[in-house]
Amino acid sequence: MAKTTPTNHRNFQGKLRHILRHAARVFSEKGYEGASIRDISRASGVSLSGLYYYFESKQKLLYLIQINTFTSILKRLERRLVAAVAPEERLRALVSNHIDYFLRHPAEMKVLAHEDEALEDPYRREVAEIKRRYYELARGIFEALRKTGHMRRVNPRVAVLSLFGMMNWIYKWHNPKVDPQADRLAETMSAIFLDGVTNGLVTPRPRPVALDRHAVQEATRAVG
Amino acid sequence: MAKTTPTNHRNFQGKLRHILRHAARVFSEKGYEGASIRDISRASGVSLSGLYYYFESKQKLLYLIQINTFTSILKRLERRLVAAVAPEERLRALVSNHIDYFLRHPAEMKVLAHEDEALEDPYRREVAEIKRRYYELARGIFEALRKTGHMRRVNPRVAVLSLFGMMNWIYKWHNPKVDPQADRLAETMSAIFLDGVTNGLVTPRPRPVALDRHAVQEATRAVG
DNA sequence: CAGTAAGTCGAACGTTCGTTCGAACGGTAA
DNA sequence: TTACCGTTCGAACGAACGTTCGACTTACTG
Repeated sequence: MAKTTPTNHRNFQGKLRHILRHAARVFSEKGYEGASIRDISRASGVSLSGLYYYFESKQKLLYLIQINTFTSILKRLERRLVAAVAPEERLRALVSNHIDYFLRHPAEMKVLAHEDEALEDPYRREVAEIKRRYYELARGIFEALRKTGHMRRVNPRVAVLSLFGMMNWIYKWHNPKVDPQADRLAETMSAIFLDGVTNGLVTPRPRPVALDRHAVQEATRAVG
Repeated sequence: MAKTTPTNHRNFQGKLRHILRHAARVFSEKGYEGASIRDISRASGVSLSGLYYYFESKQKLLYLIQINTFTSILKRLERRLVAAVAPEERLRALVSNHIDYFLRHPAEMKVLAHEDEALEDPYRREVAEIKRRYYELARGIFEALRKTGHMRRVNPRVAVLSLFGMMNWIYKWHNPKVDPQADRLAETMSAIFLDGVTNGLVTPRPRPVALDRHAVQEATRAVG
């Protein structure tokens, strides 16, 4: 099947991937609206009009980057999850997979995290649908974890989206030169999410009356 | 001094605030690059050229929104913190203040969180400087909390930035109709950050042996 | 009253944008 | 050779962009 990374310019798919890689970098640096097709032409070495042989519009280009990235990360996760049974193990696998992918494909993941609203409605729904599946998967793992009986009462939607917040915010601050690599990062965030920083040593926990009253209502919204 | 909110169109500052409010909404909906001055003209009811009497460029407009919002949230926090002494109490105050402000000024906070890179370098540094102060404040509280001795060993930079990730991601998913309001949200996120979702009830730190090669190496290590 | 300053805006400026189009290329098959 | 097909690109299109400018109105001062 596919080789490691070196894109093969000889066939259509190979050159398209080459363009997608450079386009993702440009979008991640200047933002979708801030980047021009001319920027992408310059970065990829393909002429302005030549690009349109490989995609039909700027929107479609963004769509291709997002859908490819999202499909890829979700596929990897599902592969990883077949080996994990215990809910906590599965959650750690999700975090590890997400962060590992994030640091390995920073441009693509930044575009995915940052430019979700730039996509318009024929394409937007399709990406949102994968996002929903990803969220539901995480949510399922969380619910399973809860059923082990060792969990405080927490609004599950808020909890899962907070976890995604921790992970997806990484692109705003992570500096490979000073910050931990994927393994440690995943370890730390899993630890914070599962046990917190104080590890229940101190707080007699203030008793909110009904923390998850709103948990009943759902409505599947985006992950982000 | 200043009234509650109703902007006074009669003086310069009042009308500028009026414009800033509408501009923040437009930026939050279409993105900085995606929004045109004409959009802001339409939204605010001020003519295209009339806007330039109140700010000198689109960049400056973004700068004004960001600096005002950031200064405001930081000032509120400092006011709140004088009453809080214990590190945990101070951290809860920070989370509560941040989220409360977020939900009360969603457009401005989205612009602050989402459009930080759109600002260019005369202005950018100035906003970055306030951001740094805000981060240092949070970091200081975290270090104080650590000194109480009831904390697991966690990379403090990663921990604090994870907390900000949880909070700043809110604008991507929060729906006032189905999600908790500020109090509950702050309560939940503080709880997750401090004690985690499992509250240390279960884990003697289960070590899945062969999840994959990377995870195993980190084995029982808590995290640095 | 005339004179000044603050505020407002229509019309236009030069530039850049996404996209199109037709001509040209290289390789293969007859 | 001619014919074809996948690929490439220079040049141009109209539209939209941020910004400017000068004329105009309004409100206050003397």
